[in-house]
Amino acid sequence: MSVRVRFAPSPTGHLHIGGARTALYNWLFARREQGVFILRIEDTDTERSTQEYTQSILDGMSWLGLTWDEGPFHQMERMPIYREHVDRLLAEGKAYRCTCSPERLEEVRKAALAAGRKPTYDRKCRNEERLPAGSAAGRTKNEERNFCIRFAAPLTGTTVVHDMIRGEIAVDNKELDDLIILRSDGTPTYNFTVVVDDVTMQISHVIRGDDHLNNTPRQILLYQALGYPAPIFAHLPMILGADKQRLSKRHGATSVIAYRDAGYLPGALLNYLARLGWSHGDQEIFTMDEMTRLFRLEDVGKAPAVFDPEKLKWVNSEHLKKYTDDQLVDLARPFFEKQGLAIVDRGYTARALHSERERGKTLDELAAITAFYLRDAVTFDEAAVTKWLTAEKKGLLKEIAERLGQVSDLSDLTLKPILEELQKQHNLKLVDIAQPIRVALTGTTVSPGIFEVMAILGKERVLTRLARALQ
RNA sequence: GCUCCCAUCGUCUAGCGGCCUAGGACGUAGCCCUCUCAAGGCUAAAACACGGGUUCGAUUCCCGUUGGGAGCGCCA
Repeated sequence: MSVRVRFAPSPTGHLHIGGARTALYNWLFARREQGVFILRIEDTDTERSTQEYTQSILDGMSWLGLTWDEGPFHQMERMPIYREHVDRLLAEGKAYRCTCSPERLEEVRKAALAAGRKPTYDRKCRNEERLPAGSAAGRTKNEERNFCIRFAAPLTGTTVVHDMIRGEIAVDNKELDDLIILRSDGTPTYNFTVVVDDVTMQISHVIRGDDHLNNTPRQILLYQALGYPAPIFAHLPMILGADKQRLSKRHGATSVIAYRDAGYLPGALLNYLARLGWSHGDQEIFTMDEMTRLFRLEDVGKAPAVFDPEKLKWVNSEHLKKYTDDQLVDLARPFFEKQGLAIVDRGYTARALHSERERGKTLDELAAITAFYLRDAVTFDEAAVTKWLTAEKKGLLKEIAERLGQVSDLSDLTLKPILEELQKQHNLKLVDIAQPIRVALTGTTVSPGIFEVMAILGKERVLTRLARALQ
Protein backbone atom coordinates (compact mmCIF):
# COMPACT_ATOMS: atom_id res chain seq x y z
CA MET A 1 0.00 0.00 0.00
CA SER A 2 1.41 3.36 -0.95
CA VAL A 3 1.81 5.89 1.82
CA ARG A 4 -0.30 9.02 1.57
CA VAL A 5 -0.44 11.41 4.51
CA ARG A 6 -1.85 14.85 5.02
CA PHE A 7 -1.52 17.94 7.16
CA ALA A 8 -4.90 19.54 7.63
CA PRO A 9 -4.79 22.86 9.46
CA SER A 10 -7.79 25.10 9.82
CA PRO A 11 -7.11 28.70 8.81
CA THR A 12 -8.31 30.20 12.05
CA GLY A 13 -4.87 31.32 13.14
CA HIS A 14 -1.23 31.33 12.11
CA LEU A 15 0.76 28.14 11.74
CA HIS A 16 1.82 27.44 15.29
CA ILE A 17 4.47 25.32 16.94
CA GLY A 18 2.20 22.33 17.49
CA GLY A 19 0.87 22.39 13.96
CA ALA A 20 4.36 22.72 12.58
CA ARG A 21 5.49 19.60 14.39
CA THR A 22 2.49 17.66 13.17
CA ALA A 23 3.26 18.83 9.65
CA LEU A 24 6.92 17.88 10.10
CA TYR A 25 6.17 14.35 11.30
CA ASN A 26 3.80 13.84 8.40
CA TRP A 27 6.37 15.22 6.00
CA LEU A 28 9.21 13.12 7.42
CA PHE A 29 7.09 10.01 7.34
CA ALA A 30 6.07 10.64 3.75
CA ARG A 31 9.65 11.26 2.69
CA ARG A 32 11.01 8.24 4.44
CA GLU A 33 8.33 5.96 3.06
CA GLN A 34 8.56 7.60 -0.32
CA GLY A 35 4.92 8.51 -0.01
CA VAL A 36 2.86 11.55 -0.80
CA PHE A 37 2.38 14.54 1.50
CA ILE A 38 -0.89 16.40 1.03
CA LEU A 39 -1.89 19.80 2.32
CA ARG A 40 -5.55 20.31 3.06
CA ILE A 41 -7.10 23.48 4.40
CA GLU A 42 -10.02 22.76 6.70
CA ASP A 43 -12.03 25.91 6.26
CA THR A 44 -15.57 24.80 6.95
CA ASP A 45 -15.73 27.12 9.95
CA THR A 46 -16.73 30.08 7.84
CA GLU A 47 -17.03 32.26 10.92
CA ARG A 48 -13.39 32.09 11.88
CA SER A 49 -11.53 31.07 8.74
CA THR A 50 -9.80 33.81 6.81
CA GLN A 51 -7.84 34.14 3.62
CA GLU A 52 -5.05 35.85 5.55
CA TYR A 53 -4.54 32.90 7.84
CA THR A 54 -4.56 30.52 4.92
CA GLN A 55 -1.81 32.53 3.30
CA SER A 56 0.05 32.76 6.56
CA ILE A 57 -0.02 28.99 6.97
CA LEU A 58 1.21 28.50 3.43
CA ASP A 59 4.01 31.00 4.06
CA GLY A 60 4.97 29.23 7.25
CA MET A 61 5.09 25.86 5.53
CA SER A 62 7.18 27.27 2.72
CA TRP A 63 9.60 28.94 5.08
CA LEU A 64 10.05 25.68 6.94
CA GLY A 65 10.60 23.91 3.65
CA LEU A 66 7.77 21.47 4.27
CA THR A 67 6.79 21.20 0.67
CA TRP A 68 3.60 19.39 -0.24
CA ASP A 69 3.04 17.07 -3.16
CA GLU A 70 -0.68 17.63 -3.56
CA GLY A 71 -2.95 20.52 -2.68
CA PRO A 72 -3.58 22.77 -1.01
CA PHE A 73 -7.14 21.51 -1.14
CA HIS A 74 -9.88 23.61 0.37
CA GLN A 75 -12.83 21.90 1.95
CA MET A 76 -15.15 24.70 0.97
CA GLU A 77 -14.55 23.69 -2.62
CA ARG A 78 -15.54 20.12 -1.94
CA MET A 79 -19.12 20.65 -0.81
CA PRO A 80 -20.69 18.43 -3.46
CA ILE A 81 -18.60 15.50 -2.27
CA TYR A 82 -19.75 15.90 1.33
CA ARG A 83 -23.41 16.34 0.35
CA GLU A 84 -23.25 13.23 -1.74
CA HIS A 85 -22.01 11.28 1.25
CA VAL A 86 -24.61 12.77 3.56
CA ASP A 87 -27.31 11.79 1.12
CA ARG A 88 -26.00 8.30 1.03
CA LEU A 89 -26.19 7.95 4.79
CA LEU A 90 -29.64 9.49 4.76
CA ALA A 91 -30.84 7.11 2.08
CA GLU A 92 -29.51 4.16 4.02
CA GLY A 93 -31.12 5.33 7.23
CA LYS A 94 -27.77 5.92 8.87
CA ALA A 95 -28.41 9.60 9.36
CA TYR A 96 -31.46 11.62 10.23
CA ARG A 97 -32.85 15.10 10.42
CA CYS A 98 -32.77 16.81 13.78
CA THR A 99 -35.04 19.74 14.40
CA CYS A 100 -33.98 20.41 17.95
CA SER A 101 -33.17 24.03 18.61
CA PRO A 102 -29.81 25.07 19.98
CA GLU A 103 -31.64 26.17 23.09
CA ARG A 104 -33.12 22.74 23.65
CA LEU A 105 -29.74 21.14 23.05
CA GLU A 106 -28.25 23.36 25.67
CA GLU A 107 -30.92 22.33 28.15
CA VAL A 108 -30.40 18.67 27.43
CA ARG A 109 -26.68 19.07 27.98
CA LYS A 110 -27.17 20.86 31.24
CA ALA A 111 -29.61 18.29 32.49
CA ALA A 112 -27.25 15.43 31.59
CA LEU A 113 -24.37 17.14 33.33
CA ALA A 114 -26.49 17.70 36.41
CA ALA A 115 -27.39 14.01 36.43
CA GLY A 116 -23.72 13.09 36.28
CA ARG A 117 -23.77 11.95 32.69
CA LYS A 118 -21.92 13.17 29.65
CA PRO A 119 -23.50 16.24 28.09
CA THR A 120 -24.65 14.38 24.97
CA TYR A 121 -27.65 14.63 22.72
CA ASP A 122 -30.66 12.63 23.88
CA ARG A 123 -31.54 11.38 20.37
CA LYS A 124 -35.01 12.88 20.52
CA CYS A 125 -35.36 13.28 16.78
CA ARG A 126 -33.93 9.87 16.09
CA ASN A 127 -36.52 8.24 18.28
CA GLU A 128 -39.49 10.15 16.96
CA GLU A 129 -40.97 9.05 13.71
CA ARG A 130 -38.72 9.70 10.77
CA LEU A 131 -39.38 12.78 8.77
CA PRO A 132 -39.51 12.15 5.05
CA ALA A 133 -35.92 11.65 4.13
CA GLY A 134 -35.73 13.27 0.74
CA SER A 135 -32.44 14.83 -0.20
CA ALA A 136 -31.78 16.81 2.92
CA ALA A 137 -28.26 17.58 1.99
CA GLY A 138 -29.10 18.81 -1.43
CA ARG A 139 -32.17 20.75 -0.44
CA THR A 140 -32.26 23.88 -2.41
CA LYS A 141 -35.57 25.57 -3.02
CA ASN A 142 -37.93 26.84 -0.41
CA GLU A 143 -37.10 24.23 2.09
CA GLU A 144 -36.87 25.26 5.65
CA ARG A 145 -33.42 25.38 7.10
CA ASN A 146 -34.28 24.80 10.68
CA PHE A 147 -32.86 21.33 10.87
CA CYS A 148 -29.48 19.70 10.75
CA ILE A 149 -28.41 16.19 9.92
CA ARG A 150 -27.17 13.83 12.57
CA PHE A 151 -25.32 10.59 12.26
CA ALA A 152 -27.26 7.64 13.71
CA ALA A 153 -24.46 6.08 15.70
CA PRO A 154 -24.66 2.45 16.83
CA LEU A 155 -26.19 2.14 20.29
CA THR A 156 -24.23 -0.92 21.35
CA GLY A 157 -20.91 -2.57 20.84
CA THR A 158 -17.39 -1.22 21.13
CA THR A 159 -15.13 0.53 18.71
CA VAL A 160 -11.43 -0.05 18.79
CA VAL A 161 -8.79 2.30 17.48
CA HIS A 162 -5.51 0.83 16.27
CA ASP A 163 -2.92 3.50 16.90
CA MET A 164 0.73 3.20 15.92
CA ILE A 165 1.80 5.18 18.96
CA ARG A 166 -0.82 4.27 21.56
CA GLY A 167 -1.62 0.71 20.68
CA GLU A 168 -5.23 -0.42 20.87
CA ILE A 169 -7.87 1.76 22.43
CA ALA A 170 -11.34 0.39 22.94
CA VAL A 171 -14.30 2.65 23.51
CA ASP A 172 -17.83 1.65 24.36
CA ASN A 173 -20.18 2.92 21.68
CA LYS A 174 -22.53 4.01 24.43
CA GLU A 175 -20.07 6.80 25.12
CA LEU A 176 -20.46 8.18 21.64
CA ASP A 177 -23.47 10.20 20.58
CA ASP A 178 -25.21 11.18 17.39
CA LEU A 179 -22.96 13.90 16.14
CA ILE A 180 -24.11 16.52 13.70
CA ILE A 181 -22.63 15.94 10.28
CA LEU A 182 -24.40 18.70 8.40
CA ARG A 183 -25.26 22.06 9.94
CA SER A 184 -28.59 23.73 9.38
CA ASP A 185 -26.85 26.10 6.99
CA GLY A 186 -25.94 23.15 4.83
CA THR A 187 -22.22 23.02 5.61
CA PRO A 188 -20.67 19.80 6.87
CA THR A 189 -18.87 19.54 10.19
CA TYR A 190 -15.32 18.54 11.00
CA ASN A 191 -15.77 14.93 12.05
CA PHE A 192 -17.60 14.24 8.83
CA THR A 193 -15.42 16.13 6.38
CA VAL A 194 -12.26 14.68 7.81
CA VAL A 195 -13.53 11.17 7.18
CA VAL A 196 -14.84 11.88 3.71
CA ASP A 197 -11.67 13.68 2.75
CA ASP A 198 -9.31 11.09 4.12
CA VAL A 199 -11.21 8.43 2.26
CA THR A 200 -11.49 10.24 -1.03
CA MET A 201 -7.91 11.42 -0.87
CA GLN A 202 -6.86 7.86 -0.13
CA ILE A 203 -4.99 8.78 3.01
CA SER A 204 -3.15 5.74 4.34
CA HIS A 205 -1.94 7.13 7.68
CA VAL A 206 -3.56 9.81 9.78
CA ILE A 207 -0.85 11.45 11.87
CA ARG A 208 -2.24 14.20 14.09
CA GLY A 209 -2.29 15.64 17.59
CA ASP A 210 -3.78 13.48 20.31
CA ASP A 211 -6.41 16.10 20.99
CA HIS A 212 -8.13 14.18 18.20
CA LEU A 213 -7.83 10.83 19.91
CA ASN A 214 -11.28 11.12 21.46
CA ASN A 215 -12.76 11.91 18.07
CA THR A 216 -11.26 8.89 16.42
CA PRO A 217 -13.84 6.30 17.54
CA ARG A 218 -16.67 8.43 16.12
CA GLN A 219 -14.76 8.79 12.91
CA ILE A 220 -14.24 5.06 12.71
CA LEU A 221 -17.98 4.63 13.10
CA LEU A 222 -18.42 6.96 10.17
CA TYR A 223 -15.95 4.99 8.07
CA GLN A 224 -17.93 1.87 8.83
CA ALA A 225 -21.26 3.48 8.04
CA LEU A 226 -19.87 4.69 4.76
CA GLY A 227 -18.44 1.28 4.02
CA TYR A 228 -14.82 2.39 3.83
CA PRO A 229 -11.75 0.92 5.49
CA ALA A 230 -10.23 3.17 8.14
CA PRO A 231 -6.69 4.47 7.72
CA ILE A 232 -3.91 3.72 10.17
CA PHE A 233 -3.82 6.23 13.02
CA ALA A 234 -0.89 7.75 14.88
CA HIS A 235 -1.72 10.27 17.59
CA LEU A 236 1.08 12.55 18.67
CA PRO A 237 1.37 13.82 22.23
CA MET A 238 0.63 17.47 22.83
CA ILE A 239 3.16 20.24 23.21
CA LEU A 240 2.76 22.06 26.51
CA GLY A 241 3.85 25.39 27.92
CA ALA A 242 6.14 25.74 30.94
CA ASP A 243 3.08 25.55 33.20
CA LYS A 244 2.16 22.20 31.63
CA GLN A 245 -0.88 23.72 30.06
CA ARG A 246 -1.56 23.33 26.40
CA LEU A 247 0.68 25.72 24.48
CA SER A 248 -1.09 28.98 23.75
CA LYS A 249 -0.43 32.65 23.17
CA ARG A 250 -0.03 33.08 26.89
CA HIS A 251 3.28 31.24 26.62
CA GLY A 252 4.80 33.83 24.32
CA ALA A 253 5.56 33.32 20.67
CA THR A 254 3.70 30.33 19.31
CA SER A 255 3.49 31.18 15.65
CA VAL A 256 6.16 29.83 13.36
CA ILE A 257 6.49 33.18 11.64
CA ALA A 258 7.41 34.79 14.94
CA TYR A 259 10.40 32.48 15.17
CA ARG A 260 11.47 33.35 11.68
CA ASP A 261 11.32 37.03 12.61
CA ALA A 262 13.27 36.39 15.80
CA GLY A 263 16.16 35.02 13.76
CA TYR A 264 15.73 31.28 13.98
CA LEU A 265 16.76 28.99 11.17
CA PRO A 266 14.00 26.80 9.76
CA GLY A 267 16.26 23.76 10.00
CA ALA A 268 16.91 24.49 13.65
CA LEU A 269 13.25 24.97 14.53
CA LEU A 270 12.42 21.72 12.78
CA ASN A 271 15.29 19.95 14.53
CA TYR A 272 14.05 21.12 17.91
CA LEU A 273 10.46 20.28 17.11
CA ALA A 274 11.43 16.84 15.88
CA ARG A 275 13.12 16.10 19.21
CA LEU A 276 9.98 17.09 21.06
CA GLY A 277 8.45 13.66 21.20
CA TRP A 278 10.90 11.81 19.03
CA SER A 279 14.46 10.74 19.64
CA HIS A 280 17.24 8.75 18.08
CA GLY A 281 19.57 7.56 20.82
CA ASP A 282 21.57 10.42 22.28
CA GLN A 283 21.67 12.53 19.14
CA GLU A 284 20.43 16.09 19.49
CA ILE A 285 21.45 17.83 16.29
CA PHE A 286 20.07 16.59 13.00
CA THR A 287 20.17 17.81 9.44
CA MET A 288 16.95 17.47 7.46
CA ASP A 289 18.59 14.65 5.62
CA GLU A 290 19.38 12.76 8.80
CA MET A 291 15.88 13.28 10.08
CA THR A 292 14.23 11.91 6.97
CA ARG A 293 16.55 8.94 7.09
CA LEU A 294 16.13 8.24 10.80
CA PHE A 295 12.56 9.22 11.60
CA ARG A 296 10.26 6.41 12.57
CA LEU A 297 6.79 6.69 14.04
CA GLU A 298 7.70 3.79 16.30
CA ASP A 299 10.23 6.01 18.04
CA VAL A 300 7.72 8.70 18.92
CA GLY A 301 6.95 8.88 22.63
CA LYS A 302 3.53 9.00 24.25
CA ALA A 303 4.04 11.62 26.95
CA PRO A 304 3.33 15.28 26.30
CA ALA A 305 6.37 17.57 26.05
CA VAL A 306 7.05 21.01 27.43
CA PHE A 307 8.28 23.53 24.90
CA ASP A 308 11.63 24.93 26.09
CA PRO A 309 12.68 28.17 24.35
CA GLU A 310 16.16 27.91 25.88
CA LYS A 311 16.93 24.61 24.27
CA LEU A 312 15.55 25.84 20.96
CA LYS A 313 18.04 28.66 21.18
CA TRP A 314 20.88 26.27 21.75
CA VAL A 315 19.81 24.09 18.83
CA ASN A 316 19.65 27.20 16.69
CA SER A 317 23.18 28.19 17.69
CA GLU A 318 24.38 24.73 16.76
CA HIS A 319 22.84 25.03 13.32
CA LEU A 320 24.26 28.50 12.90
CA LYS A 321 27.74 27.00 13.23
CA LYS A 322 27.30 25.10 10.00
CA TYR A 323 27.22 28.15 7.80
CA THR A 324 30.23 29.94 6.39
CA ASP A 325 30.87 33.58 7.20
CA ASP A 326 29.82 34.46 3.70
CA GLN A 327 26.51 32.62 4.01
CA LEU A 328 25.95 34.34 7.31
CA VAL A 329 26.05 37.69 5.58
CA ASP A 330 22.94 36.81 3.59
CA LEU A 331 21.22 35.18 6.53
CA ALA A 332 21.81 38.19 8.74
CA ARG A 333 21.02 40.82 6.11
CA PRO A 334 17.29 41.18 6.96
CA PHE A 335 18.18 41.63 10.60
CA PHE A 336 20.71 44.33 9.85
CA GLU A 337 18.13 46.03 7.68
CA LYS A 338 15.69 45.89 10.53
CA GLN A 339 18.16 48.10 12.39
CA GLY A 340 18.42 50.41 9.43
CA LEU A 341 21.82 49.07 8.44
CA ALA A 342 22.70 48.25 4.86
CA ILE A 343 25.54 45.94 3.93
CA VAL A 344 27.91 47.91 1.75
CA ASP A 345 31.09 45.89 2.10
CA ARG A 346 30.39 42.18 1.98
CA GLY A 347 33.90 41.08 2.92
CA TYR A 348 34.04 43.46 5.84
CA THR A 349 30.63 42.31 7.06
CA ALA A 350 31.71 38.69 6.78
CA ARG A 351 34.79 39.38 8.91
CA ALA A 352 32.68 41.27 11.41
CA LEU A 353 30.20 38.41 11.64
CA HIS A 354 33.05 35.95 11.98
CA SER A 355 34.24 37.71 15.10
CA GLU A 356 30.79 37.63 16.70
CA ARG A 357 29.32 34.38 15.47
CA GLU A 358 30.00 32.45 18.67
CA ARG A 359 28.21 35.10 20.64
CA GLY A 360 24.81 35.27 18.96
CA LYS A 361 22.42 32.37 19.24
CA THR A 362 19.89 33.77 16.80
CA LEU A 363 20.38 35.83 13.67
CA ASP A 364 18.66 38.69 15.39
CA GLU A 365 21.09 38.59 18.30
CA LEU A 366 24.00 38.17 15.97
CA ALA A 367 23.03 41.19 13.90
CA ALA A 368 22.47 43.23 17.03
CA ILE A 369 25.91 42.58 18.49
CA THR A 370 27.64 42.93 15.13
CA ALA A 371 25.90 46.20 14.35
CA PHE A 372 28.61 48.37 15.90
CA TYR A 373 30.94 47.40 13.07
CA LEU A 374 28.51 48.74 10.50
CA ARG A 375 27.31 51.84 12.27
CA ASP A 376 29.02 55.13 11.48
CA ALA A 377 28.55 56.54 14.94
CA VAL A 378 29.08 54.37 17.98
CA THR A 379 26.16 54.13 20.35
CA PHE A 380 27.58 54.49 23.83
CA ASP A 381 26.38 52.61 26.84
CA GLU A 382 26.19 55.11 29.66
CA ALA A 383 27.43 52.90 32.43
CA ALA A 384 30.34 51.75 30.30
CA VAL A 385 31.36 55.31 29.54
CA THR A 386 31.16 56.34 33.18
CA LYS A 387 33.33 53.48 34.26
CA TRP A 388 35.90 53.31 31.50
CA LEU A 389 36.06 56.65 29.74
CA THR A 390 37.29 58.66 32.69
CA ALA A 391 39.62 61.64 32.29
CA GLU A 392 42.54 59.45 33.21
CA LYS A 393 41.61 56.79 30.67
CA LYS A 394 41.08 59.39 28.02
CA GLY A 395 44.67 60.41 28.43
CA LEU A 396 45.64 56.83 27.88
CA LEU A 397 43.45 56.58 24.79
CA LYS A 398 45.03 59.70 23.39
CA GLU A 399 48.41 58.12 23.76
CA ILE A 400 47.18 54.96 22.10
CA ALA A 401 45.74 56.90 19.22
CA GLU A 402 49.04 58.62 18.66
CA ARG A 403 50.96 55.40 18.57
CA LEU A 404 48.46 53.69 16.29
CA GLY A 405 48.76 56.57 13.92
CA GLN A 406 52.35 55.57 13.38
CA VAL A 407 51.75 51.99 12.27
CA SER A 408 50.79 51.09 8.76
CA ASP A 409 48.07 48.60 9.54
CA LEU A 410 46.43 47.07 12.57
CA SER A 411 46.98 43.42 13.32
CA ASP A 412 47.92 41.19 16.20
CA LEU A 413 51.52 41.69 15.19
CA THR A 414 51.51 45.47 15.26
CA LEU A 415 49.00 45.94 18.05
CA LYS A 416 50.36 43.63 20.69
CA PRO A 417 53.76 45.29 21.18
CA ILE A 418 52.21 48.72 21.38
CA LEU A 419 49.65 47.83 24.00
CA GLU A 420 52.03 45.71 26.00
CA GLU A 421 54.51 48.50 26.11
CA LEU A 422 51.91 50.98 27.29
CA GLN A 423 50.72 48.50 29.83
CA LYS A 424 54.20 48.20 31.35
CA GLN A 425 54.86 51.87 31.14
CA HIS A 426 51.74 52.76 33.13
CA ASN A 427 51.94 49.68 35.29
CA LEU A 428 48.46 48.56 34.26
CA LYS A 429 46.75 45.25 33.72
CA LEU A 430 45.74 44.50 30.18
CA VAL A 431 42.11 44.78 31.14
CA ASP A 432 42.64 48.41 32.17
CA ILE A 433 43.81 49.23 28.73
CA ALA A 434 41.55 46.94 26.74
CA GLN A 435 38.29 48.08 28.26
CA PRO A 436 38.66 51.80 27.51
CA ILE A 437 39.51 50.94 23.92
CA ARG A 438 36.58 48.56 23.74
CA VAL A 439 34.14 51.15 25.00
CA ALA A 440 35.54 53.77 22.64
CA LEU A 441 35.31 51.46 19.65
CA THR A 442 32.13 49.51 20.34
CA GLY A 443 30.26 51.61 22.88
CA THR A 444 30.02 48.69 25.31
CA THR A 445 32.16 46.59 27.61
CA VAL A 446 31.38 43.42 25.70
CA SER A 447 32.85 42.48 22.35
CA PRO A 448 35.17 40.01 20.68
CA GLY A 449 38.88 40.22 21.55
CA ILE A 450 40.02 43.79 21.31
CA PHE A 451 42.89 43.02 18.93
CA GLU A 452 40.48 41.28 16.61
CA VAL A 453 37.99 44.12 16.75
CA MET A 454 40.68 46.65 15.93
CA ALA A 455 42.07 44.59 13.09
CA ILE A 456 38.65 44.18 11.52
CA LEU A 457 37.65 47.82 11.94
CA GLY A 458 40.92 48.90 10.41
CA LYS A 459 43.15 51.83 11.17
CA GLU A 460 40.90 54.51 9.78
CA ARG A 461 37.78 53.55 11.66
CA VAL A 462 39.71 52.92 14.85
CA LEU A 463 41.30 56.34 14.80
CA THR A 464 38.04 58.04 13.94
CA ARG A 465 36.23 56.32 16.77
CA LEU A 466 39.03 56.94 19.21
CA ALA A 467 38.97 60.62 18.33
CA ARG A 468 35.25 60.80 18.74
CA ALA A 469 35.35 59.08 22.10
CA LEU A 470 37.86 61.62 23.34
CA GLN A 471 35.50 64.50 22.70
C1' G B 1 -19.21 15.21 36.24
C1' C B 2 -18.35 11.25 32.53
C1' U B 3 -14.94 8.92 28.90
C1' C B 4 -10.12 8.43 26.83
C1' C B 5 -4.82 9.24 27.08
C1' C B 6 -0.20 10.01 29.72
C1' A B 7 3.68 9.54 33.94
C1' U B 8 12.51 8.68 34.22
C1' C B 9 16.67 14.79 36.62
C1' G B 10 13.64 21.87 36.50
C1' U B 11 13.07 20.74 30.83
C1' C B 12 13.77 17.32 26.26
C1' U B 13 14.89 12.32 26.50
C1' A B 14 17.87 6.98 26.47
C1' G B 15 16.09 2.56 28.75
C1' C B 16 12.07 -2.04 25.40
C1' G B 17 13.23 -7.94 33.07
C1' G B 18 19.27 -8.70 35.04
C1' C B 19 24.35 -4.71 30.97
C1' C B 20 21.41 0.81 35.94
C1' U B 21 26.23 2.77 40.96
C1' A B 22 19.72 4.90 35.78
C1' G B 23 23.05 7.37 30.24
C1' G B 24 22.93 11.92 26.98
C1' A B 25 21.31 17.04 26.00
C1' C B 26 19.39 22.09 27.49
C1' G B 27 19.51 24.96 31.72
C1' U B 28 21.98 25.78 36.64
C1' A B 29 26.66 25.98 39.81
C1' G B 30 32.06 25.63 40.23
C1' C B 31 36.89 25.32 37.98
C1' C B 32 40.18 25.89 33.63
C1' C B 33 41.12 29.19 29.46
C1' U B 34 41.09 34.70 29.47
C1' C B 35 41.65 41.95 27.70
C1' U B 36 35.43 41.93 28.46
C1' C B 37 31.62 38.64 26.85
C1' A B 38 30.91 34.29 24.54
C1' A B 39 32.64 29.71 22.63
C1' G B 40 35.40 25.49 24.30
C1' G B 41 37.25 21.88 28.15
C1' C B 42 36.56 19.58 33.00
C1' U B 43 33.53 18.79 37.33
C1' A B 44 29.08 18.99 40.34
C1' A B 45 24.01 19.06 42.00
C1' A B 46 19.63 16.95 39.77
C1' A B 47 14.87 11.77 38.15
C1' C B 48 12.52 6.11 37.79
C1' A B 49 5.09 9.90 41.36
C1' C B 50 3.00 6.43 45.28
C1' G B 51 1.05 1.55 46.84
C1' G B 52 0.16 -3.36 45.72
C1' G B 53 1.13 -7.59 42.89
C1' U B 54 3.84 -11.05 38.83
C1' U B 55 8.97 -12.82 38.89
C1' C B 56 14.88 -15.75 41.36
C1' G B 57 15.07 -10.45 39.86
C1' A B 58 11.55 -4.81 38.34
C1' U B 59 12.60 1.97 35.85
C1' U B 60 10.98 -1.85 32.48
C1' C B 61 4.96 -6.40 32.93
C1' C B 62 -0.25 -6.14 35.53
C1' C B 63 -3.77 -3.57 38.95
C1' G B 64 -5.03 0.52 41.97
C1' U B 65 -4.09 5.57 43.86
C1' U B 66 -2.37 10.32 42.88
C1' G B 67 -1.09 13.95 39.44
C1' G B 68 -1.32 16.03 34.50
C1' G B 69 -3.53 16.34 29.56
C1' A B 70 -7.59 15.74 26.09
C1' G B 71 -12.65 15.08 24.54
C1' C B 72 -17.85 15.47 25.68
C1' G B 73 -20.04 22.20 20.10
C1' C B 74 -24.74 23.39 14.23
C1' C B 75 -15.16 24.72 16.44
C1' A B 76 -11.46 22.19 14.01
